[in-house]
Amino acid sequence: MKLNREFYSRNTLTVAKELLGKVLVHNINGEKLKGIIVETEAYLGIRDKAAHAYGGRKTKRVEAMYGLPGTAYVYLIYGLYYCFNIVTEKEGVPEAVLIRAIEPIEGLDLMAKNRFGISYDNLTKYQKKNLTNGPGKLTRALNIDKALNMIDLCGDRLYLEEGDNSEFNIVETTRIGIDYAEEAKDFPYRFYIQGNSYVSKL
DNA sequence: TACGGGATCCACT
DNA sequence: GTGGATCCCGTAT
Repeated sequence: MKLNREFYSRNTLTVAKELLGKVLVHNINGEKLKGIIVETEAYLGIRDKAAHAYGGRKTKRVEAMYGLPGTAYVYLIYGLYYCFNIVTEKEGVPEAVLIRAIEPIEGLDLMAKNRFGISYDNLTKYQKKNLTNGPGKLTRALNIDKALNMIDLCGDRLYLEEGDNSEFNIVETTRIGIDYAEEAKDFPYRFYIQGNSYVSKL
């Protein structure tokens, strides 16, 4: 079952936690790439120095963050990689959840080709483990780029669906790669599924 | 297994 | 002109 607008239209930290265990789906002309979300980070807009919309910045890049809950915010990082975020809260409130890692479950061959140019069976053990265990890696594997920025996740191209509801423990810790963010770098806004081998960093 | 540096681009100042 | 919500590879243990 597809997650609806109500799901995204809530407190950002709540959504970040509840996204764990849900399934991210990219439908490419009928071929579906799917992965279970195992790691997320919340970015609390105006009050969060680590967020692109800190202090109410409203530039062209961050425009998606001000859109409807359930909008995709995709941006280029370090000139090479894309990061995929899900906009939360009410329209006009620039908060979002960064998807940091997924566990691949469908379309593995295409993911392997997108990442390494070879079929899944030919991947080394190391490459399998590193298929989608980081924000830049999962966007490359799922073929998510800036063409999908601003897309509505309540549509049929890129969306989230319910997982299998299996039990797991959530680990709460600090975010990664935001040393410049002063006091905000210590906020416990990163969440991951305890014991999952696709988490990017323990 | 752990660290250090290079790759490479565009939004922002 | 600057630098980043990252990844990969080489080097060293």
